[in-house]
Amino acid sequence: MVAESELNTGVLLFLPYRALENRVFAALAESGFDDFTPAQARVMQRIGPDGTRLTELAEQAQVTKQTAGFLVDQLEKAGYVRRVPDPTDRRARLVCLADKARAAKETADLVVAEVEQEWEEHLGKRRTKQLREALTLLREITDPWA
Amino acid sequence: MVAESELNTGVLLFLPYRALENRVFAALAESGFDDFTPAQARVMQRIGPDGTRLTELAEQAQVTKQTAGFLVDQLEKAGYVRRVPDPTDRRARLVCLADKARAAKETADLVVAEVEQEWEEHLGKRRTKQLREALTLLREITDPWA
DNA sequence: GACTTTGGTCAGAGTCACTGACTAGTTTAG
DNA sequence: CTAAACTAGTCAGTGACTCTGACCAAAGTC
Repeated sequence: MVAESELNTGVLLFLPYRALENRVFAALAESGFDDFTPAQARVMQRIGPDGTRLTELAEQAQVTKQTAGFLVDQLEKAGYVRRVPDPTDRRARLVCLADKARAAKETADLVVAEVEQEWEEHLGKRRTKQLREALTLLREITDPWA
Repeated sequence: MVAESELNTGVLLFLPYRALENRVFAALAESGFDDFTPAQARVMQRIGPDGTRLTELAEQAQVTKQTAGFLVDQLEKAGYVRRVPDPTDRRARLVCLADKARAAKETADLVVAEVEQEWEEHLGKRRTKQLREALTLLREITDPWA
């Protein structure tokens, strides 16, 4: 009914993003990682290798400190993260990934690679490269934490 | 800390999408359309010019009928949509856009065009074309309603 | 040492989304 | 043509997500 090219770029970006996310969650659930939610995952993704402060997670995930705290609480209960004192600031604590989270991340990374492979097969090598190039460039003006 | 190119394509897709969405919502709110939520907007977006059935909206927005019904209720109360009987099926009703929604859509479209213009300025004409081309192609394997 | 900023929590409320169970028209098989 | 199967939509209940506002404690500033 609507011509393909009429869709705005936002929708065009969102469609494959959601497809990828759905695939990853399905695979994770199949591997037994079914005890966390998308919202929790979005926070977990942002945790750096040396741990990250709650406030920083909140900013990057674009939620309030309270929300981030709530999600981290649940992740902690489920055994995906630990909170350790920040040696440089006694007010703060660092949220760190636990082994369980690293295992889940491995599974997720595998699926992402798989889907990216499928996309490349569909688009061809040249267009895939162009796509990533354009998106990376776009990040400069759309990602506050670039 | 992390090299740009290390980011997976999913994140790369999501970043500009969210940037665009944020811009649109900010502009809408500024124009007085601050009485609906992102979830409601996602449903409203899917309503066709001649109205669309609730069940169809639910499928396309990837939520249950109940959720879609809830969101449409709120949109109806806020005056964005009307429900009219479906002449071809007495069980069904068509959810139609009201004038208020059309006005909001106009504002939104303007902002989308503006942002797309900015993106094109940053990327250049060639890369923009390549981006849209790749995304449109990708839609074939990622959009169930393509 | 008082003042401001920053990291984080607690309490309460509203929104979003789901499952399950149900009513009421529509379509289909015998 | 009637019973069974399907489809459109609603109601009730629950859990998940997110927000605002108030607050405490440690750092940093003057």
